[in-house]
Amino acid sequence: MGYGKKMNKKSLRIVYMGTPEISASVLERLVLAGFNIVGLVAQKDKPVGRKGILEPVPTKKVAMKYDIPIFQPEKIRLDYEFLKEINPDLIITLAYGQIVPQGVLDIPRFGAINLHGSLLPKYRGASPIQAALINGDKVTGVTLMEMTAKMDAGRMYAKKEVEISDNDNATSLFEKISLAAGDLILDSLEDYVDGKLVGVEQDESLVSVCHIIKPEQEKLSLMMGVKELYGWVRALSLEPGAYLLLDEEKFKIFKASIANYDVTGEVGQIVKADKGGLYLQCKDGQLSLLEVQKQGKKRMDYKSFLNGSPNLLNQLLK
RNA sequence: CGCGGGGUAGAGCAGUUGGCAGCUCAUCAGGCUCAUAACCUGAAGGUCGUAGGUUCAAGUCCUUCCCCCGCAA
Repeated sequence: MGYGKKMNKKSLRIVYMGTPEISASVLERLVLAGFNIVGLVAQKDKPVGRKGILEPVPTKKVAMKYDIPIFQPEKIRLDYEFLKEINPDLIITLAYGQIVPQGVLDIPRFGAINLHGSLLPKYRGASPIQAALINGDKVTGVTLMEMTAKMDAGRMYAKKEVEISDNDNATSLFEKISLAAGDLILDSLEDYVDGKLVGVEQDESLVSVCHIIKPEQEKLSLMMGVKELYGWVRALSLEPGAYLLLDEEKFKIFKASIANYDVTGEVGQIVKADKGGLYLQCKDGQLSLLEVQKQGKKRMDYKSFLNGSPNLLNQLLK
């Protein structure tokens, strides 16, 4: 194994497109593996934190560290002339955050490839990692695929599976997926450029699509069953966090588990609040709340929360 | 000066109109129980975020600064 027998890593001009943390670590691994990253395209910096300080997006930090030229067009759809000047041989994308127009895909002679956080054709779209958690999947993965004008619909070149454990939440699964994405691209890139990866079309009959999660979906609905609630808690944890309302204030649930399928109280009622657990009655079972946070307070385990909230039993969440 | 909540024992909280600093959990010692996330008894553990001011007296009232959290962007 090893790179460089046919392909010359140094001479292959790669433009990397990506924005968040999951993408930043993959970029860094490509750099450290010796690939010639001639440019980063990322979303614009956004104000972060309470004070609204403008902070570089994660991929940008990596690019700055290795002196890679950075491009942050407002709309790649309208503004991609700069890419022609860079004249890349290949574009690699991972969670860039904008739809990339055909005009961009046509620039590099080896085309544009994308790393997608699911086993396609399952979960095309914006939130594949969360979708796997919401649906309670045991396995998900990363797919290396051809970029086409249609979102996540191109030929698939390689996949890598990732197991989802009971302890995983969005934060941990994002890390796993990021790691797997890095492994996958490093394992596949040489073969791709050498034309050894034929790729297979996606089976359109198996396609499913997941949409971007809207802020209002962070408020859990007690219309959902306990399994579904559990999935949403995991999918939204730790950032931004799923919540219900307690005393008209946000009550975030960062970690939970399914306690049982009993119904002993009203939906939304705290039916158990002692050292043995903090149980929320759902319509078809009870959710054990393990890590919570009330608005304005810190995140804490349920025992600590109970210490300071002695009258929680029988209260109603909504 | 975007809006709001908060900093009190290791953790989470209470502290009324200023008047001896408390509760729950954890910890330690002892007891009870076939047993326990149970129960009983006792102990240790605090410059009440910082700096200044008012007062006979400040956790509490006024001012400075620091830090944490929720929202907004």
